[in-house]
Amino acid sequence: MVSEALTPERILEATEEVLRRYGPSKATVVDVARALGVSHGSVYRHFRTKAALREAVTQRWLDRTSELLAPLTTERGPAEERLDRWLKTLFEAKRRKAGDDPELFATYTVLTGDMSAVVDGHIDDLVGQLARIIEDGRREGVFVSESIGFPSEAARAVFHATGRFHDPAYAAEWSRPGIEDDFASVRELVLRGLRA
Amino acid sequence: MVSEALTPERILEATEEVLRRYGPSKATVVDVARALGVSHGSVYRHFRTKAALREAVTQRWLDRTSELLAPLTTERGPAEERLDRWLKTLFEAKRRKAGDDPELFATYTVLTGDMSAVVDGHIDDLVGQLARIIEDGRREGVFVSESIGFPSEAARAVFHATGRFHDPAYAAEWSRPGIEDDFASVRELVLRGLRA
DNA sequence: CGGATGACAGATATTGAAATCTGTCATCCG
DNA sequence: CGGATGACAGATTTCAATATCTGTCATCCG
Repeated sequence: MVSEALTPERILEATEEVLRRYGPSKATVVDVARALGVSHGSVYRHFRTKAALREAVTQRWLDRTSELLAPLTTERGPAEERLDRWLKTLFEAKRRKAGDDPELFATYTVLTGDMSAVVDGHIDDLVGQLARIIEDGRREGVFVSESIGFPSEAARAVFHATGRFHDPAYAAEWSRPGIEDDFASVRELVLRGLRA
Repeated sequence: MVSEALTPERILEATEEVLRRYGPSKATVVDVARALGVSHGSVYRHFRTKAALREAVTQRWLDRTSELLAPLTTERGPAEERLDRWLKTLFEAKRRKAGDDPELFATYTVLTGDMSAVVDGHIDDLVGQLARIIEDGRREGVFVSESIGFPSEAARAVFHATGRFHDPAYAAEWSRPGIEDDFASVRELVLRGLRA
């Protein structure tokens, strides 16, 4: 055979490339097939619909962020510091994605807008990571244990309170001057709120 | 004369009505003039451009919220309680607007998207109100005075941390179950963060 | 036989000609 | 004379015809 076997992974790679080039409204399944040198029928063998293909490629994109952050939840060290670093790393990763490849970032922002289920799952992942760090902090005694419910509730609160610094809806603000100070203030406020 | 004199206020009233009916993309200056029974040239006597008309009507809409909240900043009583009430009142007002007249709310959400200057001014208004309450709290000794800078910085942090519960970008989430609990968690986190 | 193909029907998007809108201004009216 | 009008030019939007795309499936090929 002249090329590698047609796998879901290769299709997703090509899909991302086509999305980057044409954007979410003009990228078609035919384009993806053309990029791979196959007929569009072959793509439909691996993904039932165009929507399923888009979901898979979006999932993959979101998972890359989860995987980047996962190590920070199992590290040793003071929970407070790890939480702060987790938040900074998330913001830095998002901002880099938005800044380095604005077309692709805008594309995925549009795609996620049509996929609340995928996004909710991703948020659950991230909130779960936060909850683990907060739980460590409670065990260490540095984070409060009454007053704010389960770690998962506190984690949701932290995630929502810092939304401005990771939610794509705010991407335009991430390059404004003063955003670093704003982020530092919110982190300070949130960490103070968690402290015992 | 068969009708009242043509004033900016009457034009803004008609503009809002036309926006409600036709939405931001289809509402035209001609429609506004028609609603008032005048020629569109007369509208241009009071507003230099369509953009200026839209800015004015949006400003008016945002100001209604500022005016609703202003009384809470001058009331007497514990600052902590007033801050909590201010946040709840803001959320309740936004949610009511979004729920009672979704068309108009969606319309204004689109309009504000093209008017960062007007929006920034509105945010400055609201942050200023928050700063006044926080300053009262510091004077009372219930809010922390070091560690988070000026009241205006703390106020910005509080405003951003609660964005999910007043930013129109999140309007779709305001009717989800559990939003009340999420809001209560974030308020608790933020208030704990401010406490001395 | 398992996987790839491309013709096809119905749904969606593109295009360019016609209609409407924005903003100006000479003219009109009370 | 101050304010309202509507004709007008250029910009923008609409609409319907045309082209492309999605998803299926009978057929083909190694």
